[in-house]
Amino acid sequence: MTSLPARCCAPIAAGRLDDSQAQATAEVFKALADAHRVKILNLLANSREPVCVCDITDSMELSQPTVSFHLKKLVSAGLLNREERGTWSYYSIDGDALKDLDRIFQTKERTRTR
Amino acid sequence: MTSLPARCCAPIAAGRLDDSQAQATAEVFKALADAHRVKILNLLANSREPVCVCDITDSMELSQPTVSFHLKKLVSAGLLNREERGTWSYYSIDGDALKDLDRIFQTKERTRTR
DNA sequence: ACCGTTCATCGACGTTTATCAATGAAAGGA
DNA sequence: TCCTTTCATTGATAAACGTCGATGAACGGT
Repeated sequence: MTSLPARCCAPIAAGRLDDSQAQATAEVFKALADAHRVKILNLLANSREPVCVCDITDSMELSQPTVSFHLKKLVSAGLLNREERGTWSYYSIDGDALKDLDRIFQTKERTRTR
Repeated sequence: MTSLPARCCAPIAAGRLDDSQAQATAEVFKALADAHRVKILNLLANSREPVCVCDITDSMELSQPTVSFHLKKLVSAGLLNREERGTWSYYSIDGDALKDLDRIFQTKERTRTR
């Protein structure tokens, strides 16, 4: 495991990945490898509007610093976007990232429409 | 995070998950949250035949116990199948698991054809 | 100019993880 | 019956991770 960064989400089942692709893929999965982060992603994936940290915190049984910690991981992985409005921070799903991810488990024999 | 086990792979963007679904989803991502395991999965997803531990080990820069450790995690997550042949163990992708996973990032507005 | 709210970061802590060398179990020859 | 090969498990260790309370920065209202 030596190579340098690659972009995420080459399909796993449609040809061999090199080390750097495997690494990039693992980074994204690491961001999702926690039930609290899955909940956050799910919350934001199902909300039309961006959501502030306070509301995310209210919806989880975690302290605010811990929520911020998880949010940071999700942003770093490219899954969320962060937007400041005055004292507030609003977070939202990155739709493009989601679209990329939606290709990752595709198998060779499969196609997709609209 | 209190609830009991659920089965994996409810779509993240098509409605809210309860705690146990989020937990189940995170478990699968945990199994994928390591570059070596992504490589193993990729190797097996692209090989027609099951592959023995020795050949998997040869293809990676890891000791055999460490490879077995990773294989165990992937089997526990339901992503791989294990099959014994004499002294050998052969591993292969679980096609159904892969199919389930392929739905996890689907968005509401999307359909799929073969 | 003050105060309250919102949020990120820091420091500390306990837990989980990845790794290897050593060991052990089971099968297949010679 | 012994030796070799294959693989899983164990024990040890270092690194990464999730969590919280405390702190501090920035904004907005009074």
